[in-house]
Amino acid sequence: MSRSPSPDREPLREFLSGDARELGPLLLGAVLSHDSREGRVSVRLTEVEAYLGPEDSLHPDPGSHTYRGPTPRNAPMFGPAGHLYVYFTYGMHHCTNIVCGPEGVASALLLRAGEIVEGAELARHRRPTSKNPADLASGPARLAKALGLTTAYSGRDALVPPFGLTLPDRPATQVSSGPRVGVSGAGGSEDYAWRFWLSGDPTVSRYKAAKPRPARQHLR
DNA sequence: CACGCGATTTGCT
DNA sequence: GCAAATCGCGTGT
Repeated sequence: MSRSPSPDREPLREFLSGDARELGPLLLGAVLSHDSREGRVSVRLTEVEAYLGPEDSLHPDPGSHTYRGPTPRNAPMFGPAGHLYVYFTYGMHHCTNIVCGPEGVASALLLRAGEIVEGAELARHRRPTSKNPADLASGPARLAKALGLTTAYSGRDALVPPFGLTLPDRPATQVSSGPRVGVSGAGGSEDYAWRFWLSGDPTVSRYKAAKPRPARQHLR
């Protein structure tokens, strides 16, 4: 019997078991793939946003879905790193997270934008309203749509087929950071500059990208 | 059990 | 520049 070679994913999973705020910049440039019956779409991540759980009392995160503890919906965020947390919002949109932190700790990165590097045709089919290729995944709900992700995939392991995650050869050097988008209250303030994006990348979501500032300016 | 709102996108003004 | 579309979840009665 031929045994299909399966890559050792545990080093990557352990890497992802770190703090989402530190992993955010390091995941920029990583490629997430999803194979479906329709074909394969791969996205190179250009914008992510960190969310924490109730464990971190130093940084209460009322903007996080896990702020009030585990629920059936947010359960994957408390699970092992490298899994997906997909949620439904505004009655019509899906958004995708990659779970970070050790099991039991609700840390995750919301995938806010990316560049389609494989399966652009299928991505266009899933997002017919997008005319510009750079807009295929320039927003969290757009990215989820382009990858064909719904809540049905929440909790699935992003490191195992039909998914796949590959880190960039080298960490990105030109990274910007800023306040999170759509989060009200303290969690959205300047003190929580947990949104990271590749500086000047055309696929970064338009919403607040107009006023980019170097990550440096946020370090006191 | 009823109510209010959101980690958004799109299209029209 | 702004409002509509639409429903699961958390909160409060």
